[in-house]
Amino acid sequence: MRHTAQSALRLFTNRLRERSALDETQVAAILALPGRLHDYEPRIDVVRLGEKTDHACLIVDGLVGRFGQVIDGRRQITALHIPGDMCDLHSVVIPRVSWALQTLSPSTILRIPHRALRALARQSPDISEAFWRDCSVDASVLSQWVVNVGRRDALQRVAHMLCELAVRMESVHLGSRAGFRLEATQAQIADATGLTAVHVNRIYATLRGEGAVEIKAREVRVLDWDRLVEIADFDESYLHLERLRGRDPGAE
Amino acid sequence: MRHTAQSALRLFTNRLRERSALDETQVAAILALPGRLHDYEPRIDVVRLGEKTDHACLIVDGLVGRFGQVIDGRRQITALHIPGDMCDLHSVVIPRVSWALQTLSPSTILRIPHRALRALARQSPDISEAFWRDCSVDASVLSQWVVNVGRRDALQRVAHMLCELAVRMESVHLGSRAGFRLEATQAQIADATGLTAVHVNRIYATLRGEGAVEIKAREVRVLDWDRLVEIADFDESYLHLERLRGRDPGAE
DNA sequence: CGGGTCATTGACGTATGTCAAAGGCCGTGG
DNA sequence: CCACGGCCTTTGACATACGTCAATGACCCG
Repeated sequence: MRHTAQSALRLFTNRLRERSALDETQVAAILALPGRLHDYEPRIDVVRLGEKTDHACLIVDGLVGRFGQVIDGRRQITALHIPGDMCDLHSVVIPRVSWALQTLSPSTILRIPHRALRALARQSPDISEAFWRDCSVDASVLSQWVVNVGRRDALQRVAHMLCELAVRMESVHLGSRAGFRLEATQAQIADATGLTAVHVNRIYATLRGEGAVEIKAREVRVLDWDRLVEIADFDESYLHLERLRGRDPGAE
Repeated sequence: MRHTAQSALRLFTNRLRERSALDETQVAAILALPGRLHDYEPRIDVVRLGEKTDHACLIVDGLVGRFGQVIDGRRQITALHIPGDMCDLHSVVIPRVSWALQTLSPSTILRIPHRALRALARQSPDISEAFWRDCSVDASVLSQWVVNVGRRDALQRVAHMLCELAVRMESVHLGSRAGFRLEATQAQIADATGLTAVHVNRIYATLRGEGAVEIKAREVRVLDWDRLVEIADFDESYLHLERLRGRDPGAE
């Protein structure tokens, strides 16, 4: 799909409105944000480690990872970002970053100047709160990742990652919990789960053996969602995706 | 030290002003927040898992952990909070929490109604931004924990945790990187690092053997900070504690 | 003095890592 | 259209860091 800056921003307003009540004017203000679209090959650093940025990255298409650094060259992915995610919205308030952003698959990204985002936040308390909430959801996911990597065994970890991605992909209508495209190699899943590529491969085999999922090429097919959830000990509430019903979530 | 609500809030404004420029009026507005002080024994749930809260918790004294849940009873601490931390400030925008808050040592906490915090944020863009930034720093620490637990071995993990706590305790003038009180048992450090109590014990022994630290009773004495940092592969930039010098950090 | 929590230590088990080789898949260029 | 090279996946044999279990000792408080 060919994107314009505006259609890209629409993905972002959709994401925000999953959790925050925004009216027409506010949505329009966000859609009017300036930004430039960029296409990237896989394995390109979009933001380099330790850089000071002056723009935020809205993922429009593809899969992007946030990488932490360890001295000996091993890498840890601390977040996976799918279309609709403004993956470094927090850099608006902390411009010097302590991570790197790298494309995992061919991706297109809309770069939006901090200045514009910040101005918008300062001018509307509702938008400001929506941004704050979006960053807090990101943190909630990070907490869950700490639990995942810290206290679950390899099988649970990988299953949990698949569950999370399924639900998130479903929420942006790129597949469903019955199946979705997974543009990540086994080595990349390993970097996200704190495992090795070899072990991820064996876990995939186990999951197939359980009859829970089929993973072929870049496609995940979930054969038994309940089983997968059970294996993963997955509880999606941390994603905070319950649909708003016109109520004000801050006051919920 | 006996605290009043106001002296407790002073800890929080100090913390905010480490990273955000706030003027006198704004500080005064925060100091005027309502709130009630509570004392807790160790191992008390201050906020229960899955609860919907209507207040945020400012740690005034003691040590508090944020716990993630795993089905089989094993626990993972996803964040450690020291005095000055408003450990669930993000609950203002996400009131239904997906974690539990438990005291690790005798603690005193100021409970502040969401309503008041939210009103303040909506009325001042600077304060709103300071809150947003504070939550983003929290997320930055979480990222680092994912890296720690995902890609560092036990020795590095524990050393990293000690480095982080040393720097944070120093930043609130409760000790320094030469030594500080550590009100956590080995089992609790294990829950924070994704290890077992037995193994933490052995790692403590190794660190002592390296001549890097002495850990006695509830007291950590750092004998060789550079060595500890080297072992841990520690880079404190993720804590975002560089002092402001009157400049606006958003525009840095 | 006695009971509880915490720290320490040893013997042993195991999940996961490491190393290495082979096979599948796919795009590129001859 | 085939051959080649590159990346990814798969598999096996083996190594090891960390977990588990269990016992003992230290410390603290009632």
